[in-house]
Amino acid sequence: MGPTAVGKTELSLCLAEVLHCPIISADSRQVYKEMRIGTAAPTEQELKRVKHFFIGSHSVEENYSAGQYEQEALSVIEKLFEQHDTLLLVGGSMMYIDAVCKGFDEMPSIDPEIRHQVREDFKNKGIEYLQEELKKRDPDFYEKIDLCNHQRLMRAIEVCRQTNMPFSELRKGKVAERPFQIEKIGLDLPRAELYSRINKRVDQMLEEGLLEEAKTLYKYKGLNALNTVGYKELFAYMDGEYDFEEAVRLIKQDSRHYAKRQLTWFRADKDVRWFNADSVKIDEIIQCIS
RNA sequence: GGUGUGAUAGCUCAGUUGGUAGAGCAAAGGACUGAAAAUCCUUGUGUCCCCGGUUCGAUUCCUGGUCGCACCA
Repeated sequence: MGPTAVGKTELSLCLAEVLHCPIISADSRQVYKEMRIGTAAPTEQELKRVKHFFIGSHSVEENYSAGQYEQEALSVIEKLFEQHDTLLLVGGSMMYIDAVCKGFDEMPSIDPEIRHQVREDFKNKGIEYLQEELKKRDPDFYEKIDLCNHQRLMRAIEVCRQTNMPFSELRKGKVAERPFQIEKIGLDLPRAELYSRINKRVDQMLEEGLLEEAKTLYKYKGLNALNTVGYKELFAYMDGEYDFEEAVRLIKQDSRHYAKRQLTWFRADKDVRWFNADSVKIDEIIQCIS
């Protein structure tokens, strides 16, 4: 794991070749087959070097989620362990990594009608309405949650409405037992270096045709999959909200912010062993996992 | 060269009727259980351009300088 643009892909390919094992991607945007350039997905050539899972495996038109990923990834992993002693899980999507390593508590799937209604209530009645409802349905969670975060508020409420139970009763925070051992390897770089790599990679994406890719995906811009750094800024540019230069500046800035959030999340995980992405040797990592 | 005008946080600027200053953005830190590349929270000491002067006290007023901008030659 590691922040965006730190160099996970290249290192993971080398590792996989040495270990003779496939790679399971833990990337919430590289799963979409329509988004290749803006997500810095492994290229055709790279995919030939090592067998990958969850790269371009789904369409942006599906309503994919971390919960679904947990189920699918676990079943892929189980199959692969029949033939391999070691597998590599590689990615930067914090919750996808935790989905595999820690799992989610058992939650019912939400009736689309209920989900839709919660969002309508937020839109029409405002965040205060949701806050009041949560206070009644789940006073414990109401105390804990950041009440300004409408997304998490809506999630809690949709679960409450679906089950007629407090959300916090289902959300136990229990770490799942997995039938395999996990070693966590983190890659990092000094901040200035990381940011300059991010900036350079954005320029590179644009050279590779990110704008053209975004144009072909414009019709999907309302979908969650396209609410993504690198695309949302270009959609706004196409809508005339600002000029191209500004869009590029924002893509770089939003990517930096994203990297920062990733690091905040990863740092909190005390099981991660950290390495400098520039100077780490394959052997050092092999040692960690053997 | 002359006249006018400006110089305050990394950037753009506000402000102090004289008691050493605050917004936006940037940046930093944090939260996170099925949208997570999402969503949300917290954080503002800086030679107030420089040298003098007036004053108990100057970033604020005054003289001079430096640099920027505009206009005139």
